[in-house]
Amino acid sequence: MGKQPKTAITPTRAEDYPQWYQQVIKSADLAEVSPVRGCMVIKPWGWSIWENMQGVLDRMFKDTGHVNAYFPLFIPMSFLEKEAEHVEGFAKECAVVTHHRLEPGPDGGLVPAGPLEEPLIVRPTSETIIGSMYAKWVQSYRDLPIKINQWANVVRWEMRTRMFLRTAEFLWQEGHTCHATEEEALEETRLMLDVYADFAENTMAMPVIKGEKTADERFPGAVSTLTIEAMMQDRKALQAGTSHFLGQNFSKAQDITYQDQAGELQHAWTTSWGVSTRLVGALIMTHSDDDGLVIPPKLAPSHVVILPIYKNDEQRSVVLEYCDQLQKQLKEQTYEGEQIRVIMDDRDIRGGEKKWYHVKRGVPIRVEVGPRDIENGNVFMSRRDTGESNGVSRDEFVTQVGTVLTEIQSSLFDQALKLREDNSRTIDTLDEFREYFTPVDKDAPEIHGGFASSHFCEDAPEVQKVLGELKVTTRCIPLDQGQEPGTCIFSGKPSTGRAVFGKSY
RNA sequence: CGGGGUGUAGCGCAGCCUGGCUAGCGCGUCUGGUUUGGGACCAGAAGGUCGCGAGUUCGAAUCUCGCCACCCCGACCA
Repeated sequence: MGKQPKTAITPTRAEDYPQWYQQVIKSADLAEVSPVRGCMVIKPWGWSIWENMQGVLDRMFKDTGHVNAYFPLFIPMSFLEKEAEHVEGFAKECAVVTHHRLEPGPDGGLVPAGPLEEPLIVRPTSETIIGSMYAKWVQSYRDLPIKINQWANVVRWEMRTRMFLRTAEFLWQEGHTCHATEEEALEETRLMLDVYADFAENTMAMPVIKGEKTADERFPGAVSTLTIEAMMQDRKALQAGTSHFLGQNFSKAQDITYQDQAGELQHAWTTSWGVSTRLVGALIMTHSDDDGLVIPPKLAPSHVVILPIYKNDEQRSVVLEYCDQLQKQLKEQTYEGEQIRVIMDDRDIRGGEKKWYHVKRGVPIRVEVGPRDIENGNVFMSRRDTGESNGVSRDEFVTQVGTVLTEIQSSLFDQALKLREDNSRTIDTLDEFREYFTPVDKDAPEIHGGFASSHFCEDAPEVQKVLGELKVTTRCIPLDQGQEPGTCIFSGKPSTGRAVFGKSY
């Protein structure tokens, strides 16, 4: 055996964060680039994480009174044109379908034929097509509210793509609701933000800041956009979910009207909210380490992997039998009200290789079982998050496995929260702000301060200038912290509150 | 779309500047053997349109031009 690398992933996070990210995805077999530019293939292990996310979110949506439905992939181009800001926001990145047939071309290939009368766009989001249906469905105040969610793919022709974080096609859910009053729609917007924050923190073990976007970061066509912002391990911010209060902008553009109790015709109030497969990227960048992926137990496709260890056929049958029993016992245990997910890896490959395979894929708990363990009634357990491993009695392990998973889940959250807290600062002078966001090392520009909480005023031109220079953006105006008046650090003008600033994805 | 980089075996890379015989290396794979609480060791083997297309040349992985893809930085965004 040659010299061992210290870490399973090269380069390490400190050496080259973007490369590390790519390597984690590859090593954990989450996804691959596809033959189609900007699009990715999500492989079974990665898909399974997304599936688990969907499962939890879907339950949460239903618990808050939403139902699922499905609307078309294609949207008539004219629909997009109805809401002015919406057009401006999305027109640049739309894929357009102009033909409905292919015919043999002169060079033996195929050429598009049968031009469409009206081009179709591939949905970049579905406000317009869903709104057009809502306009038909809504007549009376008795028809409201409508609270529909759809799980779908969308296409945004991005210039620059990154696995999971930004791909031309991505998967998401989009909730679209329609209400009789402004208050109710605002409440919905806020409620769904809470659902997202709850999901991020309690399921993904990823702490987030809930806040409102400034005007320039707002969803095209929205009156206000609420967001959850998370800090990745390179201290950059990632927008992890958004909830939009659309006011009457879309209902006016699309004529979604109802008769109120007085018989008056009113425009409805709408919201929309979504999270995407980007969350898988967020998960990777929040928890993974230099040995590969780390998955919080609540989302892990497998909670426990059993690795049988044996030397010969005689031991093999004994060990496999024992592991089989162990697996059955473990499956009788529960975690978060569900059966523990256990896999046994009895592939005929060497133990070390097998171990690292599962380390890189982020299985929360590994159990190695060999003849000696069996003799002593033990198992050898390792935790993926801390790397600690020790022999414990089989019975103890079986009864404690749920508890250990709970510990891992909360320890991952604590660790992520600590990273954010250690890299967040309240800043009250422009000099300190500049210093904070100027990279220590020009060749590793990702090493910078983190989050800054500072007073600012939205309309001052100085703000954009400084932010542009430093490549910093306003992440959000936090909702949960009390806002006190102060002085804008950029312009010196009076400010009504602080915003969180950071470099972002 | 602008700047930079990369593209050579499944993966990671060397070779390119200063063109030259059958294009190498590490890991992995296959076969045989030795091992066995651990990403093993020895021997042998398989595996390559050197991203694609033109050009220069007696000869191109190597030089020139064009194109494509990916990565990083920017503009834009979930």
